[in-house]
Amino acid sequence: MRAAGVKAKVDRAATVLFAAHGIDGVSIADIAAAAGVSQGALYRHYRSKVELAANLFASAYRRTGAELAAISAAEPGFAARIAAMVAHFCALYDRDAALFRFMLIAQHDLLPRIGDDDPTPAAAIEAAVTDGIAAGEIGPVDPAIAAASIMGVVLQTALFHIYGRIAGRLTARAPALTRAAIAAVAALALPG
Amino acid sequence: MRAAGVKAKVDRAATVLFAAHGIDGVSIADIAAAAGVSQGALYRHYRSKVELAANLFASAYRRTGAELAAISAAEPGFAARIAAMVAHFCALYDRDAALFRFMLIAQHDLLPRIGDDDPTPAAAIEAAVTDGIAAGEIGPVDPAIAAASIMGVVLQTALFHIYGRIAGRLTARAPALTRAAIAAVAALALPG
Amino acid sequence: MRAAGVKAKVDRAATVLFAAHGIDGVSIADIAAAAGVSQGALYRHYRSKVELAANLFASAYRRTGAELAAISAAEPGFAARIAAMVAHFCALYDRDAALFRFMLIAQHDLLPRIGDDDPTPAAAIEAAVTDGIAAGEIGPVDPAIAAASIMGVVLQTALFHIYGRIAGRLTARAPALTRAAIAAVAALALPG
Amino acid sequence: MRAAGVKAKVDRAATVLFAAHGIDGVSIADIAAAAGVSQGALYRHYRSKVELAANLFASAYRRTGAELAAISAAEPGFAARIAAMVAHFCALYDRDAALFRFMLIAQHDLLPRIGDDDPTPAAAIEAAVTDGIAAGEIGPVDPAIAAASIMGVVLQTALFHIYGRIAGRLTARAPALTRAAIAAVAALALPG
DNA sequence: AATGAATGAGTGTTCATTCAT
DNA sequence: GATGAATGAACACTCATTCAT
Repeated sequence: MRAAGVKAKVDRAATVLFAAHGIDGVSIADIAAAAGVSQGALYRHYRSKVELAANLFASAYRRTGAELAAISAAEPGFAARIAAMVAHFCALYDRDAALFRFMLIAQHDLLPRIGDDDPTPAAAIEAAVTDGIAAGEIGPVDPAIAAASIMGVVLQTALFHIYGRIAGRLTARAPALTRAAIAAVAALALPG
Repeated sequence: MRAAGVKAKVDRAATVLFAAHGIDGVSIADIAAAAGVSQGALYRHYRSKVELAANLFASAYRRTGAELAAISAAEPGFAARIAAMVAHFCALYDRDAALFRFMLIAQHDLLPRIGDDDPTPAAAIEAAVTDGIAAGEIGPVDPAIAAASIMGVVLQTALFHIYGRIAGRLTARAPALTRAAIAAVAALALPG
Repeated sequence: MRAAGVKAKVDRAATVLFAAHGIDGVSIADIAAAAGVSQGALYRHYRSKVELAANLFASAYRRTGAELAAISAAEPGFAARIAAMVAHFCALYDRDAALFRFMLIAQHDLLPRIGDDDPTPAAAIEAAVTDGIAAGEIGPVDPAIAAASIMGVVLQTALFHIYGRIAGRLTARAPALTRAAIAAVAALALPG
Repeated sequence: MRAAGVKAKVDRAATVLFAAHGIDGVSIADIAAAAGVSQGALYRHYRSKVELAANLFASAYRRTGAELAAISAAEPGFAARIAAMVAHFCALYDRDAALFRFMLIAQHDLLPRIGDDDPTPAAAIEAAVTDGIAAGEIGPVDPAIAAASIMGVVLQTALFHIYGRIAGRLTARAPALTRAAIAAVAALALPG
């Protein structure tokens, strides 16, 4: 059963190549060669290159969103939730930087294709903020701005790591990033 | 229509189109048509499409970095500097969202081409952090992480605006973002 | 029409077109159309137009050189060798004037790409001259000049045929051209 | 009067460049730059690139043909005429190898444009052969074949010089080449 | 089911020629 | 008269997609 792992091999090869060269910088021939399958075989799993990239992105994005939502729901309060989600982001990056980079790159093209009711990372974080406000743990603040600040602290740090401005495992930075994220939200809630 | 600022029209059209569709999503024909110029004329100013994109990016990136450095130098202390720089980012976005978006998108491809001694936004912010530490205004903190947090708060907010999660002028958010950025840095400096 | 000898059809069409209009006077579209093949299919066999022309030339040139060397080696003495090689040149021209013309035209561009240790027509003729000198069949003479004279007699006659100054099959002229070539070499060897 | 030498400079630059890279390998921009004139100025003297190349070729070709005819007419007999013409070829090559190479290269494209009643080198040589036959200096022979042999001996030697198989001034080879050319014609006239 | 040769529209780029200045 | 920026029709080449085997 040679075809057993075709899709998995294609997905992995495509993710790595997309992360390294961008979606348009990678040809179907490149992916097929890297995956060790024929070009035609690829079309048995995806109808087009765009669909491949979009599926890869949506799958990773939704999975990350769902994981964050689950992790958040398992924690008792706002601070614990942010800590858990920041730690999860860092672990994701450390475990699979290519996938992380792919998500950061591909969002510019593919984020519009994600449905509004899909579980996105931003939605998970926004929900934690909204809950925190309702619980009186943080002051009144625009949940979207708060979510942006939290994500920004983590993702820009990941970007700096990708660009070589920062070294070492991100997980080691998770506590500090958590403090920064929480402090940012608290400051946002102060009267301007 | 001769001698009517071909380069300026090309630069503008390319920036807008690159911001909207990505560099690879825009053809020379698209740019020439949008600029109201022949395709060949474009090659009198840039030797290739890559050079066009790279010049556009490097120019905008360096200019922004230099502006931030100048703005920062004109302010007395850390907090004032961050406030001024955050406000500048917001003003840039409000004035020319396409250019801002182009810079965010293109960095994945083109940042590696920027020389290390060029004035980058990240370097300007890092310098302010370093100065703040030296002046005792903020505790000891990895300047790169601090710069990432500051930029992350602002840039992710801009991204949320681009993606429609946030509305209104960013400039109105500048004070809140400034508070968030400064608080994030302060929190980073706390003992873990 | 798949798998129907694409390479052979491309080679033939390219040779004929190159011979008629020069390499730069023929586009990939011309070749593909004449071969009854898509433009893209051509690139499965050659990586570029230059490689197509160079391969065609090198292949024909080396084959001719090897044939001449073999023919020469099979003959007992200098005169017989020259006769056999001249006859071979004439037969080549009569059999495939386009290929012959292609070689004459393309040498200006492509001869520099032929390796020094490749079997060239000139080398085969020079070798026969060198052997003839060693055997005492002809007087001392610069082998390169002698080879030039021999080739000149034959190739310029072929050119005159191409330009319409001469008609009829060259093979019929082979004995006369052989006499001329041998006499030229003998005269070269006389004291100046 | 800056325009004084424009045409001369263009002609010279074009000849050298055409000889080195072939007609299609040289752009109008190349020629204008090498000649130190503007591209537009070039079109005041020639209506197109093709006309430039054709005029250059026709002019050089006709001049050479006329010179050969005059030189031949000044000599008393067949042998002296061939000697004079061969010496002239060698002198031309030694004096201006670029022009010579240009003629050899360009003939493939441009010879068909030369009128039949123009004074060509081939015609001058053929006339000398015809006269020699009429005068009984050489036996009956196809004048075109004889002319081809004479030209072949000289031109192929020049080609070998261009390709580096022969070194030194061709003029020093003129006596030997003359002997070879005359002997070749004599041998052609022998019964086959 | 899998292959990979073939397709053909599309790309970036060049360049002979024109013409406003 | 001279300039060189602008034009636009080519060109060589790429690549997502199809389909005969």
